[in-house]
Amino acid sequence: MSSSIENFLKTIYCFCNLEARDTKPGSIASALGISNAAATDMARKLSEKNLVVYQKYRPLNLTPKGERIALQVIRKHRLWETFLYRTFNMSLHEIHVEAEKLEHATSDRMADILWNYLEKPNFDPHGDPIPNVFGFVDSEKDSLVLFKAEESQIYKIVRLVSDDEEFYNFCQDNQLEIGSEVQLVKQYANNKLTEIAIQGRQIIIPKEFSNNIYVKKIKTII
Amino acid sequence: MSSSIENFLKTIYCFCNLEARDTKPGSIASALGISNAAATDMARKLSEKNLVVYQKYRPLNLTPKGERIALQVIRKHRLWETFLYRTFNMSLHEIHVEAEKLEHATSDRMADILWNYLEKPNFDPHGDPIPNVFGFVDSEKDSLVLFKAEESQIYKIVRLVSDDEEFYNFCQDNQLEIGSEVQLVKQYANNKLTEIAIQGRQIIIPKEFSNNIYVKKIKTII
DNA sequence: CTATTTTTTTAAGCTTACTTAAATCTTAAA
DNA sequence: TTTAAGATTTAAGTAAGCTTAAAAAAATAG
Ligand SMILES: [Mn+2]
Ligand SMILES: [Mn+2]
Ligand SMILES: [Mn+2]
Ligand SMILES: [Mn+2]
Repeated sequence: MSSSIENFLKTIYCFCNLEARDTKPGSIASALGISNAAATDMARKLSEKNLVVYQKYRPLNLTPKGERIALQVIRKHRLWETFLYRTFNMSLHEIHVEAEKLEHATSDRMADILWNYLEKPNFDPHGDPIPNVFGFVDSEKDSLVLFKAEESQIYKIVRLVSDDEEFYNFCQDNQLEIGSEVQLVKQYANNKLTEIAIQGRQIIIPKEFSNNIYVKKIKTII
Repeated sequence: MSSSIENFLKTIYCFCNLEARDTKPGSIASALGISNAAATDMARKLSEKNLVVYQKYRPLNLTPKGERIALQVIRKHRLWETFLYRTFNMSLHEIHVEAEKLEHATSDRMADILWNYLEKPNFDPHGDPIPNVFGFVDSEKDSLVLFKAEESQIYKIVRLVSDDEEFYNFCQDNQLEIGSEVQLVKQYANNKLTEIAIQGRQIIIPKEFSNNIYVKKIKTII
C-alpha cells in the first residue's frame, strides 16, 4: 500500500468520525494538498480495489477492507506519537509531524513492539484513541468540541486535535492541556468566540481553535 | 529526495567502500532488485542532478554532493539500528530490515534527537561506523574480511555486514559477535573455506559468510 | 423556478520509476 | 585477432500520482 493510498484512506476515516467535515473528494483533496481531480481519480481507483465506496457526486466512504487499512495506519501513527512523546519529550506538534512520516515506514511487527513497550496504551498524547491490532477503537464520539459546549458548565479537556503548530503553541501558552478543567463562561455565537475560565484567568478562543479542543462535562452548574 | 534515489546513492557509497564489489549499473541494479536498464537510466538522471559521476560503460561514482546525501541516509539507517537494538532488543537482522524503511522517513531533526539520546554513538550494533552530522565517518578500511585473514593469527571480530537473515542466525549459533576473539586455523583457499577456532570449538566458514565478517588482528603468533 | 456560483468530473498531459526487448559495446576466450 | 558471450545502453511502453483546463452537475441565491 503506497503512502498516497494510506493517507487517502486515513483522511476519509478521520473525516467520517469528525462531524462538521464532509468526505467529498474536494475536502479530502484540500486536506491532502492535492487537486480535486486527483482526489476524484484516487476515489475511482480505490473503489475498483474495493477500499472505498464511490458514487459520483456523493461523499466518500470506506469499505470494511478500506477501514481496516486506515485503522492500522492510524494505529501506527498514534503509537509513534506516544512513543516519541514519552521517550524524547517532543512537543505535541512535533510528534505529529514525525509520525506523519513514520506511519508509512512501520511494519506490523514494529507496531506490535511499540505497543508492548508502551504497555498497551489506549490513547496518544493528543487524547486520540489508539486502535488495537484488530482495528477495534474506542468510540471517538463521546466528547464534544469546546465550540459547542454549554455556558456555565465545567468541562475537562480530553483531546487536542490539529496539525497546526500555532494551535499547539496557543494551548501551551494558556495551560490548555489534556486533563485541564475549564469553565465555560460565554458563547459569543454570532462571532464564533468561546470565553472560558482556566486557572483563574479568562480567555476568549476563536472558532479555529475551539473546534479543535474536545471536552467532557464534569460538573453541571445550575 | 525520493527513497529510490536515496537507496541508489547509498548503494553506490557502500559498494565503493566494500572492495570486491564494483559499482557498474548492473551491480547496483541487482543489489536493489531492479533491471540494469533502470539503473543505467537512474545513473544518467542523477548525473544531470550532479549527484553521480556517470560515463557510459564505466563504474558509477558519487559527486561530493551525492556522497553527502548518501552519508546522511546511512547516518539515519545506523542511528535507527542502534536505537532499535538498545531499546527493544531486536536482532541484528531485524534492526536492519526496519531501519531500511525508517531511514527514508526520518527528518534531520529526528536524526539529531536519536543521536543525542544514544549519546553520540560512533558505531552501530553491526560495527558499522555512524557518519556524523557533517558527513564525517571513520574510515571503513582499517579492518579486513575473515576470508582474507592470515593463518595462525588471532583476530577480534569488529563488524558483521549483511542483509541476510541466515547469516546472522549462523553468527548467533556460533558465538560470532562483535568483540569475539577467533584464531584463524586454516584457509582452504581453493574451496573458499576458512577454518577458525572460537571458544575452543573449530568451525569451517564458507566464503558467503566469511566475506561478511570483518576482523582486526590482535596477536601475531610466529 | 431560474440563474449564478461552486464543486465535481472528465480529459489531456506530465514526471518518476520502473519494465522488456533490441541494439551496442566490452571483455575474455579461441 | 577474431569471435562469441556477457554487460550496458537505448528504445518503447506501463502504472502511479500528480497537474491544469474544460465540461457537467449540484448547490445556492434571487
Ligand atoms: Mn497526529
Ligand atoms: Mn494524535
Ligand atoms: Mn543495516
Ligand atoms: Mn548496520
